[in-house]
Amino acid sequence: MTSVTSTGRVLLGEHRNSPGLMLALLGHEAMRRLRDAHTANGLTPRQFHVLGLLHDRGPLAQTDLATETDTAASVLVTQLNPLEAEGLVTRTRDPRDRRRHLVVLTDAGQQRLRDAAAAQQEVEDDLFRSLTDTQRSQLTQLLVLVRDDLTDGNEHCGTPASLDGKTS
Amino acid sequence: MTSVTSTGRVLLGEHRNSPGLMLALLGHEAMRRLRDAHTANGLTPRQFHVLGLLHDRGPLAQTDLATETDTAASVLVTQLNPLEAEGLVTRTRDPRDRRRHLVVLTDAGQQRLRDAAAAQQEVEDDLFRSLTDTQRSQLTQLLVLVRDDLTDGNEHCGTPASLDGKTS
DNA sequence: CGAGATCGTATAGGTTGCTAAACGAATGAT
DNA sequence: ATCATTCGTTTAGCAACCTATACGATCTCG
Repeated sequence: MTSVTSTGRVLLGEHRNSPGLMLALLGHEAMRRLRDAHTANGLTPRQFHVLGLLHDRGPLAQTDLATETDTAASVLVTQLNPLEAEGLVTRTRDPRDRRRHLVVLTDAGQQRLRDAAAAQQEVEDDLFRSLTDTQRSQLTQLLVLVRDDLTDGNEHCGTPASLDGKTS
Repeated sequence: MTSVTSTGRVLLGEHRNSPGLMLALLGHEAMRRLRDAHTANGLTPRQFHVLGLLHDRGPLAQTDLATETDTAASVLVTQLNPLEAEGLVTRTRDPRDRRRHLVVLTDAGQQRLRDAAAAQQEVEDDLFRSLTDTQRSQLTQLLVLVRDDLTDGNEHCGTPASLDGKTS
């Protein structure tokens, strides 16, 4: 089971070098630091995610937002309410389907997003300070690959294999 | 600010491609999946981490374990108690310093660790199914770099820059 | 010995994030 | 018109994780 990389510099197979566990643990640390940075701007990491999505993709219905962020609709509402209360987004009924709420990023929201992005940048620079620019780009691209596969894959089909154990 | 990779396939600078946020979000997802897999073996991801550490490093005092896993001593106790109750680890007083508890991985603990590692392997194979073997090794090494820097750096000195905003 | 620090422990409380269930409003099909 | 479905919303409750604090036992140093 234990293998050695072609460079021979890092021993894989040691339990502590499991990529899945490292991803989970480092992600937890990243989430903590991002929260610290974002709370200064009155946001949670999830809310920042939502604002960024609206910026990148334009106005979206809440169902679409829920799908993109992989959160339950009832949870999304609780994230959106403070954003609307602060005037960072607006909810307007879609005239073509009046059940839908079109969520739109306001100018204030764009500004807040810029501020939060700057704070987030500092966190990232600190998190990844041990990486060269090339390595950081590599990491980013690898994470993009994994994320895109998960978001696409999870919506098109179910779990492809395993997973029997459920506690409750 | 927005840059394009040499391959031209992935746009950086889009908010949704921020490596810090992706790390946090993907890490959250990874933690969820690992928990699902490990609860089938009666472990939490943190407990798996502890068992793996004991396997890789041999017997450790709880202070050392707390340092390595970056958890408060009082939290570590609550993770260790069930492990000892199940006979996966033993706590013995260190004769050279009777304040210390030497935590030792038992044979049963090694077996449990093997089982859990197999389950974890399945989760990782699914998580990283979109990556080639080379890419997966790359990702692993990059994560190792980041983790080693954070664990070393956080114990040697404080936060090197930024970080003023504290809520409380 | 006595003061102070360290190690392990117990507990109380808070935060984050999630699930589940129920509901009103609007749509669409028959 | 009626029924099923979808969208957004509300609320209650749960699980994981962390912090802070206090305590007993033990070591170290003067």
